[in-house]
Amino acid sequence: MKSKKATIHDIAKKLNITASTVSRALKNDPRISKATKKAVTDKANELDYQPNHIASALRSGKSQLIGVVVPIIDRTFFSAVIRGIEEVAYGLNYRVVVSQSNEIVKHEVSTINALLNARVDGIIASLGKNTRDLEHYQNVIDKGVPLVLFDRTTDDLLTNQVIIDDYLGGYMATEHLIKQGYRKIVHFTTVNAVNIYKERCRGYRQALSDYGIPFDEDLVSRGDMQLEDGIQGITKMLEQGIVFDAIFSSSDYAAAGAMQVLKKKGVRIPEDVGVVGFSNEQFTDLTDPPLTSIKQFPMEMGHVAAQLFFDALEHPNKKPHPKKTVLQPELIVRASSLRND
Amino acid sequence: MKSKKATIHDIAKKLNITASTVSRALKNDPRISKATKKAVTDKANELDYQPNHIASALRSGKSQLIGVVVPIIDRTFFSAVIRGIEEVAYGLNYRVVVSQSNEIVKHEVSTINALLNARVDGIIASLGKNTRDLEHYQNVIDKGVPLVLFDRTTDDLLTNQVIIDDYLGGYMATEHLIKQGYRKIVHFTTVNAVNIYKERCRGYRQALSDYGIPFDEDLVSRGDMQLEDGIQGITKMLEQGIVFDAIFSSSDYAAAGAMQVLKKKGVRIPEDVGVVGFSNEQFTDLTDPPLTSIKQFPMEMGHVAAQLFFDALEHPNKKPHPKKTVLQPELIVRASSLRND
DNA sequence: ATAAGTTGTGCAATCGATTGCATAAACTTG
DNA sequence: CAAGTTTATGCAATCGATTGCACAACTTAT
Repeated sequence: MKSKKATIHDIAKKLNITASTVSRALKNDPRISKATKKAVTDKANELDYQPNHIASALRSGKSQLIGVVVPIIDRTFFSAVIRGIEEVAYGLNYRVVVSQSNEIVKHEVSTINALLNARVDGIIASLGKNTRDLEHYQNVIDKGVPLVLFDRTTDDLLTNQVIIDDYLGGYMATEHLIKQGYRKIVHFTTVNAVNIYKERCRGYRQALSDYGIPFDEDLVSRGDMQLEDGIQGITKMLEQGIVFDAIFSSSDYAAAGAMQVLKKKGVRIPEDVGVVGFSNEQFTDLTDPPLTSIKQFPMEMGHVAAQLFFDALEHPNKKPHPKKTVLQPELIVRASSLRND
Repeated sequence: MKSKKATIHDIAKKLNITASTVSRALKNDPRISKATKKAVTDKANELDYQPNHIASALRSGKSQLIGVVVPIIDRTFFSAVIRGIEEVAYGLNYRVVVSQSNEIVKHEVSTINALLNARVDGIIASLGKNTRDLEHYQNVIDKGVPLVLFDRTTDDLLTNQVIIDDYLGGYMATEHLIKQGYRKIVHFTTVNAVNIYKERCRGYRQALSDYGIPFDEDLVSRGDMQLEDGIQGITKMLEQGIVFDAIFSSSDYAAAGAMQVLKKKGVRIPEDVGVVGFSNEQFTDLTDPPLTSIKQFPMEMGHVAAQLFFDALEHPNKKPHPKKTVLQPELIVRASSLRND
């Protein structure tokens, strides 16, 4: 069973024609006669011919690979985006190579370089939390390799982007709480200045302002957005005696952490405190009470990112205004913020 | 800024030597003099030479790619395994191509073929739920491409495997419930005959037997192990008036679903009913009460899988007894099963 | 019937790195 | 010092597909 793989030369030999003709026949080149094409494809099937992508990659300079770089793979959000990218890519006979930076800048740099090295045809990436220096991405652009950024992006690179309207998400979350009658709304956000969190915060402030509620810096807690940060953030507020009646957390994890603390203290959710998270993680259905959150449509984001990538691939040297696609988030109301007043 | 990439020929030309010498110098071939090696590496740095993997893949027949096939990427378990594989692979200068079958047999088949087609050096895979026919995997083996199966495996293929001791996991979970004083233990398992669920069930039955508790088929609920299946499974039992005081679910999701129903009915957890899940998903900390579960060490599983892969790579034609590595799971006790009696 | 165009294939170079074999130069050794 | 070794490098083919150019065989137009 270990027959060598058939090549176009094998096909050519059997048919007494040359490899070039076979190659053209398989690519449906108009210069080849119908009869020859049929003979070639028949013989190809007979020999179970599988084109060697590596050879054609070498010759054509195209690897049919897209490199995808994400901070971390085991978040519903990122893996769903990847799935979205894959769906589009596979349909166009491209493969996807996924790498994680694990939020470590050094990894991000080396992984980007490794991908360039592997001659991927382009890169789709989301920035790490701590990424300040963008040289490695600039390098990608300079080499003429198509680059698409999604979600955690930056405007400091002239390249295509897909983002969620995080501002709107923050606004919707906050407005929802206000309409439910909450007034003193805590906000969990990050210490670092990642675009998405800044935008969510901006939405929060705008909603407050629109409803005539003064912004209070004391109500803002800054952390790393993990479960633990939510626990500590809310604990500190309680200790400091800060009065609040709701939480809008830019992360579902931190929101869940805060809920745990509050419940342990006997604070009722949503009666005493309403809670809204962000991202609509899988577990938002499973907390008690279920957590209201902002849904982001990550699959669609993947689709769009891949689409932008293929667009860029088709117009290599043409670098007009990079496109920025903004997707709309959606508020998913669950019990954690539903006060029956 | 768009200078062509340097090749070994460029280096050779500049140094008045041939490409073969450059190639050997870079690979640290002992036949090349130290002086030449230094000159070559210096010049390589100067020109920012990056080896073209595609060219060497073509020549050597090695793509430096590992294909990984998983049923679904956005499960903590699978993404952690992938991360484990990546860690090992990257250290050895291999890249990982991840594909999802989405539990669809047709996708699994086509993705396997696509990977073979892309000339990956080997495949690491976990079977889809509904995969019965193993021809596509047999095909991989027949072509002499190293294959490692993990978690959802089969003994019908002569190839390396890494699995968790699911039997032990099932046993530990059940024994724990028994020791907490629960006697009538419901078990959630699958309809299909995937190895891991069968083993967990076997552990469940053995533990019952060891503690002198008769096995009762009425207490077994078979479904697809999603949240919804847990909801329906337990609802049906309640309707049928089946008496139980604990649940061991082979899936955290189904366990969470059951908890939701029980709480809504006013059943107290863990006082009235104890619950144990399986997989230690991220959300197990977040349910109310937190869910006791079986931890699987997926990163380590990834490490081992990659290790087995590289072993197989080094001994190509040598096919002795395929190795089967079994990892130990761990019981993580949380409030859902802690009855203070 | 001859010039001009069309059609279908073949030839050979190319992508970049690798490698078996050959060979020149330098070095040993009896 | 001749013969054998070792050392360092070059030559040229190879991996498999692609592609610009050439060209033979026909067809059409004048």
